[in-house]
Amino acid sequence: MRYCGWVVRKVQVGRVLILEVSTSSSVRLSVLVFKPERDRDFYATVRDVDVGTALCFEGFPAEEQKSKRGIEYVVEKLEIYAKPLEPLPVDTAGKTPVLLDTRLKYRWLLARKPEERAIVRIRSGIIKAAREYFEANGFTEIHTPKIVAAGAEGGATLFKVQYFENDAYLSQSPQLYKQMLIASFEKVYEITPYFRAEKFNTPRHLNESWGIDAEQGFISSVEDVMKTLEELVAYIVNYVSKNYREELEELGIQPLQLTTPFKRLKFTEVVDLLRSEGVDVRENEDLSDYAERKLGEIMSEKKHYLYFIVGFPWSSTAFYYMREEDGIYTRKFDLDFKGLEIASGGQREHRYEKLVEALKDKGLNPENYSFYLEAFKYGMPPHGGFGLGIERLLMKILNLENIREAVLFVRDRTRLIP
RNA sequence: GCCGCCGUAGUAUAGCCCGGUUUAGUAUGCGGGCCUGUCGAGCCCGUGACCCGGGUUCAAAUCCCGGCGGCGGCGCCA
Repeated sequence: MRYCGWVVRKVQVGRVLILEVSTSSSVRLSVLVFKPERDRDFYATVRDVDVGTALCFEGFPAEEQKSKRGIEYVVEKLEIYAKPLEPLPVDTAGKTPVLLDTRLKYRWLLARKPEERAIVRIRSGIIKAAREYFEANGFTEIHTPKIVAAGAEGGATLFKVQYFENDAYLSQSPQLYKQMLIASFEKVYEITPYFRAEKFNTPRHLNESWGIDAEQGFISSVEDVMKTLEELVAYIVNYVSKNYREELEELGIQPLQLTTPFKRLKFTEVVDLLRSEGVDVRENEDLSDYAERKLGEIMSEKKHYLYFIVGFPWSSTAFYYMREEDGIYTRKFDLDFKGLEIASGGQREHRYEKLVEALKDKGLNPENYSFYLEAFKYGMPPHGGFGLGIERLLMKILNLENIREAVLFVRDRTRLIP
């Protein structure tokens, strides 16, 4: 077996040389042990190898596994591919601390460390699990445009781009497009970037983030959509727990086993609950971050780590959510994970006239949405869907303190490089 | 948009409040030496830093102003 990777640590004790190599085949380090009498052929070469060297080796696991840091190999063949020109700017052996800022600058290099590598691999696992779930459940993967015309959704502010002679924007959500496709597909999903031009600087916001979006038609109620979302999230989390044990262990995370259904809370119940705890909540607005976190604490005490909040007031939602008969509440829901909103969705308004009315009610001009509205003229079934934030989900699964840790190359208020 | 805190070697930090006692300390890295497999190895020697500009002062890493950069809180947002 041939393994390739980078030397993250080199130790010499007496005449024994030890190289710890980070390979992409595992988050566990490979420990290469060289003794002068046994490894005459490579000994001189290895003595010359610096931390950071890219190499491949062939060998077999040693009988005596003395190392506590990885799997020991007896090397039979060694190929050196590249040596570092300078000492590495950050410690890939995990001994010297590194600040988040520096960590983000050198993420591509630090990913040689087991912990950083583990985060990247688990993120990859989330995507893999999501695809598996959707493909097994009759969803078709779609791709909608990321360069869009104005007025996609209201809400978050958009990044402007010059599109030849027209102004255009980076898509903040595939919302309108995935809905339009319910005119021809029963179930669709998309794994996509979201671009949001909000000037936030918080541990839970990014200006470029990724989402898992789904939309399904022919539903009988918003429950159908919530069921898809909870099954998806449970599938992802359980998949990661099962298939990424080493990675989770490396990060010191206890694998989580989720069962469905998740707890459902009505928005009005949440308001009452929080008020009884002395939290100031407005009944016609979305919950504040503080209120969300507080609710997370209350729910965690009852062992409900994931829970839905259903029935947000119309005054706090986007125009496309279906309103209840009372006109006050909607079929919009959020899915929170330990006090953080990781997904939101709901049943949409599929009736053309009602949708036009809703746009007007929100002070939007239906003419600007004619491309979207037209999709509701020719047999649009009742439908709903959701958007699930990948970084937020990853953050919560891994107990990351800052959402920036969940992305390799961060785009936030001030970071455009690397 | 409003507000707060921070900015010292490659990395991470002490010193800053109370200016001079600092050739700016420590750890780690890096270079060299020692050590019969270390595992945050150890021991010895060496290396290297006060974000930028202006001001106050006999004297500024330390105080003041501005800029740039980082982190966070509120708002907004997923």
